[in-house]
Amino acid sequence: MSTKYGKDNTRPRPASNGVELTKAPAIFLKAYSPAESESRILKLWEKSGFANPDVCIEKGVTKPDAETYSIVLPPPNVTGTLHMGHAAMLAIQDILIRYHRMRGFKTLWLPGTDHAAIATQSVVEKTLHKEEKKTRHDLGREEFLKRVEQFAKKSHDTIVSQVRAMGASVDWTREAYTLDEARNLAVRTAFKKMYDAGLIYRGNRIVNWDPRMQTTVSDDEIEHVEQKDTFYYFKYGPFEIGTVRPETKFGDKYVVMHPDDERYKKYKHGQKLELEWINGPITATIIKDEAADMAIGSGVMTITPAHSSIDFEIAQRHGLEIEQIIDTNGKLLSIAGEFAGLHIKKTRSLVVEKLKQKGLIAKVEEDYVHNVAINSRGGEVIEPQIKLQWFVAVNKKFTIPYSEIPDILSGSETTLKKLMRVSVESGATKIVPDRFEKVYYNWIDNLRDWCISRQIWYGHRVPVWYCLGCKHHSVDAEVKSKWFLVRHGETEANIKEITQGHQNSQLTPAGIAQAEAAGEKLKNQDIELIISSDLGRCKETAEIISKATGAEVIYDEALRERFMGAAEGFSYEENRKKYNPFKEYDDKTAANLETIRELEERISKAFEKHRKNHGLKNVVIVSHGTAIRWLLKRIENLTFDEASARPTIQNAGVISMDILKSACEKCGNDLFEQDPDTLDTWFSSGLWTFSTLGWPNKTRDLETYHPTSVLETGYDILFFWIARMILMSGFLLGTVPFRNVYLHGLVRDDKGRKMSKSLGNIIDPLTMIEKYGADAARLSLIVGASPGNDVRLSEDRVRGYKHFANKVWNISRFVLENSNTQGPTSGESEVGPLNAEDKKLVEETLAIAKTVSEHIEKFRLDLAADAIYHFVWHRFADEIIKESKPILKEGGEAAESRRHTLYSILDTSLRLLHPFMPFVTEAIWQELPNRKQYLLMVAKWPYAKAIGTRQ
RNA sequence: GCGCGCUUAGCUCAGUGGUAGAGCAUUGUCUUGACGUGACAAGGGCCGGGGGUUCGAUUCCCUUAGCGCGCACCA
Repeated sequence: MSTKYGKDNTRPRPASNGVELTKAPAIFLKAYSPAESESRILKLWEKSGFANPDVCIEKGVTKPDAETYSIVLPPPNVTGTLHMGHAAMLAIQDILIRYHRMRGFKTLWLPGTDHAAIATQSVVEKTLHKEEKKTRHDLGREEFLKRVEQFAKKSHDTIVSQVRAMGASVDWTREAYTLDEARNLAVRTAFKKMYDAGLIYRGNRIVNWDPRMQTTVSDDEIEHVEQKDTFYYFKYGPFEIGTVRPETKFGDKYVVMHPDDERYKKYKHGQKLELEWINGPITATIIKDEAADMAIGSGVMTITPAHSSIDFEIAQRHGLEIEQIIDTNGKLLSIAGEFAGLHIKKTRSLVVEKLKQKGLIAKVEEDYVHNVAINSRGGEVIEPQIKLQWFVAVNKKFTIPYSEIPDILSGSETTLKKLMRVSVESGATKIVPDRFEKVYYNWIDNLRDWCISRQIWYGHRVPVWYCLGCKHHSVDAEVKSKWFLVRHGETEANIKEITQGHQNSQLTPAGIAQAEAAGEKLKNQDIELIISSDLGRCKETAEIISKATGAEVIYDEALRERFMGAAEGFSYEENRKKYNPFKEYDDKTAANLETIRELEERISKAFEKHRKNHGLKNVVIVSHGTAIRWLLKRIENLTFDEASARPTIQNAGVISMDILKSACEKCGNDLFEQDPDTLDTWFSSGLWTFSTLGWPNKTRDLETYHPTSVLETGYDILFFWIARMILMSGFLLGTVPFRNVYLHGLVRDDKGRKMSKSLGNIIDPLTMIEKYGADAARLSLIVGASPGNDVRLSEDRVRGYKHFANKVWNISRFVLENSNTQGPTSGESEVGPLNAEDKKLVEETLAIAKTVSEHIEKFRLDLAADAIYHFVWHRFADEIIKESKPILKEGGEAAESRRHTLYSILDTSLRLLHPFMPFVTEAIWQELPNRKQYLLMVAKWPYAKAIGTRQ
C-alpha cells in the first residue's frame, strides 16, 4: 500500500482561490466511518418506531389495507452469544423485511429468544460443576432454576444488543420468549388439545436415556459419532455371536436368526437350548426373525431388548421377556451377578476376562469402527432404557376439526404424519431450494412417535396433574391455586428425640436457617396467606416465611401437633417402652393421649375448612411432623400401614400441591401434584409462529400475520423445527405456519470447516461490525451465498465490502457536489428536463431496479446484491460519473440535464442498496437536500410491479 | 445401505444450448477537482474424466472418479 500519498488519505486538496468548492454537506469531507454513523442511525430508526407496522400505518407510511408480509425470527438459544450463522440469518431476513416495507407491505418481523431447555441447563450445570463443584441436586430445583434464569437473562441481553448492532429492523414491542407466561399458556393449551384428541399418550417405551444428565433425549437430539472398539466373538452354545458390548449380555437368553438362513435350518423357532454363559448355565430360546442379517458375522445374534430399540421391537413382535440390565445411572443390576453395582464402563474388560477364562471367546477383532449414539446437547453416550414417558403419536388417526390445508378436509380423518407431508406436497408450503423437499419427505416417512417429556428442570412443566387421592392424571390444566404444607424448623427436642406434643418449644439456630430456606423457596410463589399452628416452633417458622413472602399469618389451634398427654417431654424411646403410642390407629394407652384417628380427623377438618375459605388463594400451612403425616394419609388416600411407612417429613420441608379448576373425575379429590418432568424444547418452539402472535387468544395479530410469509433459517434445522411447526400449526390451526421456507447454508471458515471454539477459527460478528461496519458484515454473508449452499467467510471478504460502503459514500459526495441543492428525487417528482441520452441512463437504472426486485422475490439475494453492487460501482461510478465529468465542466443545458440525472441515479441506487446496507445508505439519505421521507427505511421502493411473490 | 449436493481462473464462487464471468489475490501504470478503502490495464480457465442427444454441450441425459452432507444400520 505504498503510494505517494500514503494510506491516510492526506493528499492536499487544491485551494482554488479560497472559494468554497463543494456544495456537499461538510460530513462528506471525511471518509465514511461506520462506527460513528451506525449508533446514530440506529437511534433514528428505533425512535421512529417504523419497525412496528402499526406505527407505519399510523404515520401514513403503510396503507391500512396493504398486503401483509410477516416473518417470525427463529429465536436464538439463550445459551450464549450470536455467531456468524445468526448474523447471516439476520441479514437475509432484514433484506426481505426492508424490501417489503419499502414496497408498502404491512410488514412485521417478530423477534424472540428460545429457552433451549436441555442445552441451556447443560451449560449452567457444567459451569456449576466447574466453579462450585456442585450438581443441580445440591442446589435444589428452585435455586437451580434461579441460576438458569440469571444466565438466560444475561444471554438474552447480549443477544438483543447483537441483533440491534446488525441493523435488524425487528419489532421489539412484540418480543417473545419461549418460556414466558404467554407462551406457557400456549404450551398448556396445545398439550391439552392434543391430549384430548388422543395424540398425546403416556407409555412405557424404549427411549434414549442420557445417564449423565438423567433425562430422555429425542431421536433428533442424538448424534452418531464414530468410535473404534474391539469386536468380540463369543461362543454361545453352538453359535458364535459378535458384540462390542459384552457388558450388556448378561440377560441375553434369546438367540435370533433369519428364518431363511440355511446354516441354521435345523433349529426351530421357540426351541430351547441349555448352554453355558457368563454367570453359569442358562436356557436360551431360538427366535427366527427377519431382522437378523444373514450377511453380518455368523448371522446369529442375541438380543438385549431393554437397551436397544431394534431388540425391543423384536422382543415385542414375539412377546419375549424384557429385562432391565442397566439402571438409569449406568450401573449393572442384580442380573449381572458378581458384576452388579458396577458401572458399565468399568465392566467390559472384566466380563471379557471371565469369558476368556471360561473358554467362551471364539475370536477378537481389534479396531472395529462403529457408531456410538451421544446426546448432542451434553455429550454423554446414550443408553436406551424403557421408561414411562409422554409421547406424541404421529401415526395415529384422528379427526381434524378444521383445515385450510389443501387435500385435507375439515372433519376428515388424518394423521399428524400425513398433515406434515401434505402441507408441503400440496404446495401450501414451498421449500427453497426445492431439493430439501425430498430430504423433508425422507425424514417424515421415517418418523417415530415423538417423546416429549424430559427429566430436566429448565422448561415448561408437563401440564399434567396427578390426583393426590387416587393418582389418576388430569390434563385440565387450569390451576386455581397452590397450597404448600410446611413442617416447622428444627427444635432442641427434635435433636434429642424428645416428644413435644403441645409444648411451646422454640427453633434452634439451625431451625431458623431451615425456615429461612423454606421462605426462600416460597418467595416467588405469590403466597397470599399463611395458616399456622399456634405453637411456638410453628409460629416462629410462619413468621420467618411471612417475612420472605410478605403474606399475612393467621393461627389455628386445630393445626397443632398430636396431643401426647402424659407422654409429652419424654424421649421417644422411653415412650415406646412405656406406651408404644405410635403403633395403633386407635391407641389410647397413655392418659389423655390423642389417638391417631382423632388427630387425623381434627387436622383434616381444619384443613378442609381452610381450603373452603381460602381455596382461591395461594396458601402455606405450617404445622407439625406427625400432624402433617396423618393429614397426608387422608389427602393421598393411604392405608394406615402405608402412612406409617412414609418417611418422616423433614424440618421446614415444603410439600406442594395444586388445586385445579375441577376436582378429580375419579375420586372427587381436588388436590393435585404436577408432573415433575418438563417438555422437549421443540414442543414450545413448534408453536412459535402463532404463540408469538397471541394464540390461543384470537388476536388481531394472529388474524393479520398468520400464516407467516416465510420462515428463514439454516438447513440444519429443517427437521427439528420446521417439521414440528408444520405439525403444530396444522393440528391446532388447520393451516400451514408459513407459505415459504427459505433455507440458507451454513457459515464456515475460509477453509470450509465449521467454526468452533476448539478450532479457534470463529469469526465474531461483533468484531467484524466494529472493524468494518454492519453493512460490510451483512454483504459478506449475502453476496456469493446461493440458497442452501454453505458460505466460506474470511475477514478479507468483510474488508472488501467496507470498501464498497466507502465507494457509495464518495459517489454521493460527488453527486451532491455537482447537483443543485433543490435536486429532484426519482419517482416522486419530475426528473427535470432530460435530454435523450440522460433519459436512457435513468431508464437503465430503473431496469436494474427490476432485476434486483426479481432476484429478491426469488430469494436470490446473492444475485440481487451482486446486481446492484456491480451497477453502482462499475457502471455508475466507473462509467457514468467518469463520462459526466467533461459534460459538467462544459456547462450549459447538457450539464443541467446531467446533474438531474446523476441525482436521480443516486437516489434510486440508495433505495436499492438500502435493504442490503441500511446504515450507510440511511446516513447518506439524511444529507440529501430534498428527500421526501424522513427516513430511507420507509422510502418508496423504485420498482412497483408485483412479480409474483407468494405472500 | 438409501438419499442429496459439489467439481468452472491461484483462492471463494456466479452463470449460460452458441466454446466463459465477479470478488479476492498477482503484475504494471497513474497528483486524474468524488473516492489510494481509488482508477486504468495485464496475465491467468481444453468449465473433473468418459459417452450420448444436438448443426453446436460448460449448460440437457447416461456413466465414472474425487470431495462433502443428511438419514438408516452397525450382532
